[in-house]
Amino acid sequence: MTTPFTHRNLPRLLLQARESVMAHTRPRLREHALSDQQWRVLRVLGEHGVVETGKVAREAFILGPSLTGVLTRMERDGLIRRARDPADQRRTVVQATDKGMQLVETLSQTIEAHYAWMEKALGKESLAQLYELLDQLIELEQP
Amino acid sequence: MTTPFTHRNLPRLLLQARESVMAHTRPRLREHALSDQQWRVLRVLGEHGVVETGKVAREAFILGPSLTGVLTRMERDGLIRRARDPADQRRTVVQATDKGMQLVETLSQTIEAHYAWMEKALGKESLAQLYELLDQLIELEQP
DNA sequence: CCAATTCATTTAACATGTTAAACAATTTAG
DNA sequence: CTAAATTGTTTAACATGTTAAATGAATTGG
Repeated sequence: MTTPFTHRNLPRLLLQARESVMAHTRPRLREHALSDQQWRVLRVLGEHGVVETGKVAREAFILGPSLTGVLTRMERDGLIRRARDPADQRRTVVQATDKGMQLVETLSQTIEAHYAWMEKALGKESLAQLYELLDQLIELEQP
Repeated sequence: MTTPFTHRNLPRLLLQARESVMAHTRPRLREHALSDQQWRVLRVLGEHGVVETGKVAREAFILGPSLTGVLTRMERDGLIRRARDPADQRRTVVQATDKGMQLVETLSQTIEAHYAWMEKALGKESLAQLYELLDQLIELEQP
């Protein structure tokens, strides 16, 4: 039987590329006992301050039900605080604690250094081109 | 406080791009009650026939312990068969059943059509360039 | 004003991801 | 030839992903 696939495996390639990038960052996260997801949440909180969980979910690309557990553990570990939005009791708002903010400060420097290194290794233009192509791919209408 | 991030979020961008591609394929998989991972396994078996699980794990980009469960459920659902490698009793070899092969045939056509569509929408050269950039990113030595 | 919707989040149930440890079969060193 | 190390896979424990359903709060149509 002939192999029915004539193209590259794009989802796998994207997954592998992501792992390749994270292979650098992950050990730094683990040194501070952070999971990938916890770091994504902290990054959002570092950028936006007090955020409702719906926005955290969108920005950190985590589904609601997963986020519930992630936030529970982050609260347990003293990284964030949760509170009901007084204006709309359905909403929960989140913010980083001092401890959480500290980690954002520290780790963002490590990560920026990584980008600088990637720019040097890959070329600034290539990296920009990669961003551009990924944006295009994301914006494709589903047929 | 100033936002400490000056670059795009590459891991998130890659994750999002992957989701964007899978958004097209996933409904076709679900119609046949396949998870993403089960499809990755079937694809490997369609390409290589009888494969030891170590190779399945590498090719399908699934960690060993996850693969154990995935294969158990695929066997339960009649998609694959497992057997001990007689030459080396440590190894387990896997192959698709007729039912599994049937799915590979059917779904590979859907997926090839999707690639054809992406080539048209994005441009064949852009897609090739994306492959190239992802390959480069993957092959970067970790500093 | 209130019953019916809608909206934001959580719970539930199961599949997968992740790391460390266990286990069994094979290989290697002495 | 055998004790020790190595290899391939699984088990265990916990975190996350995924879909559907439940819960509780706000909005809306009559």
